[in-house]
Amino acid sequence: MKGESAKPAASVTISDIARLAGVSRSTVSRAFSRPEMINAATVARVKAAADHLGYVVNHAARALSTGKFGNIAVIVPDIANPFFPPLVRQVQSLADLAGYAVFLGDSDEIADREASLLSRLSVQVDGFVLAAPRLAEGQIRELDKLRPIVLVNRDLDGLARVLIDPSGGLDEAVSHLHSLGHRKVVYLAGPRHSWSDQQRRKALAHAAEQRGVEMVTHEVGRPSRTSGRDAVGAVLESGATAVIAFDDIVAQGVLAGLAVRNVEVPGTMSVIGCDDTLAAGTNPPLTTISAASGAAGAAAVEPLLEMIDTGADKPDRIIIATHLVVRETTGAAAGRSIGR
Amino acid sequence: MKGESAKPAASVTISDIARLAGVSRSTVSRAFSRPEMINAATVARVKAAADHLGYVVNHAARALSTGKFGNIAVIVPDIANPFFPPLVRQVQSLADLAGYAVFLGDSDEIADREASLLSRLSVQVDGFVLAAPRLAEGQIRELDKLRPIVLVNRDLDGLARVLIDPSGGLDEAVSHLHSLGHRKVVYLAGPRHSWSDQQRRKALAHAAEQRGVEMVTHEVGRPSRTSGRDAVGAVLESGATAVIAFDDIVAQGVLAGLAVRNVEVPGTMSVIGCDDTLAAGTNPPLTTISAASGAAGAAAVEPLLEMIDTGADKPDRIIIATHLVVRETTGAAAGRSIGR
DNA sequence: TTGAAAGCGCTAACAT
DNA sequence: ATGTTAGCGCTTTCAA
Repeated sequence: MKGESAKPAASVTISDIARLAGVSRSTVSRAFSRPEMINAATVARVKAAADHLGYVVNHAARALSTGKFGNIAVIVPDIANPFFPPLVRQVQSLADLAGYAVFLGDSDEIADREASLLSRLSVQVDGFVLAAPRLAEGQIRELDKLRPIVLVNRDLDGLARVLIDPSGGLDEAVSHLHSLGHRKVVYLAGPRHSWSDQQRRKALAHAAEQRGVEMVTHEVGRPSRTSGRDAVGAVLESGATAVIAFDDIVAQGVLAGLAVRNVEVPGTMSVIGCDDTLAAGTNPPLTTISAASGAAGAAAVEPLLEMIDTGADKPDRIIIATHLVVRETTGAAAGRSIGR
Repeated sequence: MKGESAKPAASVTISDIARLAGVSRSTVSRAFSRPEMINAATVARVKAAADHLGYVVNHAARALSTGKFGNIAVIVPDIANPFFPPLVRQVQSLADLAGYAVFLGDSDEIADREASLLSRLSVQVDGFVLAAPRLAEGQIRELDKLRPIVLVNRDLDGLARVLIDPSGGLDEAVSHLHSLGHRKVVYLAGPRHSWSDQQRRKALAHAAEQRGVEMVTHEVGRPSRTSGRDAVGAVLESGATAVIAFDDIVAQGVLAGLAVRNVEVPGTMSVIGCDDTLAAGTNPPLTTISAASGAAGAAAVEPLLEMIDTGADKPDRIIIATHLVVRETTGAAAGRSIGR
């Protein structure tokens, strides 16, 4: 099968089409943007001429007169963090469907780089998806005056934002553990300043109280496999029979640390991660809380395009629910018999 | 510390600066693009006015008169494939340094989507990085006439391309295995049409012959954890004592399958992956061939920007070497004693 | 060294 | 329903 598909066209302009079709440039322009204003036959002729020539609209030029660029940007702190690619992928995919192209900005976790990306991009995009922005609140609000933005996992009053709510999944996790006989579990907490971590602490505290399990939290600092592994000592000493980690990477570290010490999972210790970024790629396959970062991306792009296209109001908060994904790192509490 | 940093500016134009600085628009324009043509004092005054106002050049407008957009695009088949994020990250980072913004296109592995992304973007970028393009050769060559492009892991004569050469790493792998006493190893091959797989088969055949080890290859089809796990039966039956997998994901599947059957790694079976996409995130940590996808990204951007900025000639082929990263899945061949 | 004017490709009043 | 004109923000001859 050869290429019926769109061929990367040379610089064909509206004028070229106009000449070929024997109409004025405005007619050509309208044939694309508001065909219903134009005689159907003319439209047909124009379109024919256009794809005969291999015309591709020059968005940059169009932007100059309309102020609309047909581009959006998605900014992430670190595209190499497995949480973000699914998000970016969804954003790009949906944007593409709607005819938008997408800029990617990677701030490398540093606020100033984020700021400069934003300012550089603000002149060629119609809107932003800001995923877990590191920027100061003031600067974000500043940008918001300029262009529609939707935040992901950052909760700023009055701005459009999609928030992944861990409480559903975490509650299921605690309840799951409880039903397996666990009565003391440790939470390996992430960075205090992180919105996600705060949410998780809160949700966990609440769930633990509800279910009657004792929850002790231990901070690992910057989440990483290493910090997870290093926390194993503390976990073991705590006397807990299960651990819930800030994210899957940390959980993976815990798994590794446990393996080294020959403590069996889930035989002796149960472990649960967060974010479901590793799929079944751990050994044993990790029970985790779905993060749905892809869903968050989709949920962000949709209202963004609405705001851009129709000037729709910002939605308030869009909440993405989570749930527990049970795989193989959770089992009956060690040293207990559970009735069946 | 408050925000000295670039603030996302409103739509300040050159005219605004001209007015404030009491000069003409052309002077302002020149003060940026060719300061040496202009009185130093004037330049200073203009720049002062500019960042007082928070000016940000409008690349779209500039593009209209210069034909240069200040943007590049990087196209990948699947951003969620862990091979690509480091590549994209490097591209974005280096481009940013050079003042370029970057579009991301995800073709979802389908050639036609790739084509439409390319045509959509060709009107607002100065060049392309095409990572592992799925597109037909003809269409790529077509695009190449239009805009500078550099290919990654696709070997088209006469085009700029950076190729990751697996032979170094693979040779080390075979030699490593040989020295551990292995004499028969199976290669779990990926898709036949994949350039990478072809390279790997060739390199492996050569290395095996050199070192005197018997190499049998078994195709797993679409590389995935599942296909890796499913291949374990064949591996075990082959009588080989080691396996080299097409990529880390497949290797991870093998590890999982082996664990299920209680065959010890590396005690009974050694396994080696390719690409180093999982870091130490397997259990046990996987011995693998470095992929350096980040390096490939960097190696691609640099000549691309050269070609764009200075009209430099396309470099021929840029080869990225690989090497073996020994972790914990390789050990002495089962059932043999090796002299020390 | 600086300014005036034209034009990049497109759209949007304003005619007709 | 279609054409004319002006102008988006910038760079770039061409003059001064």
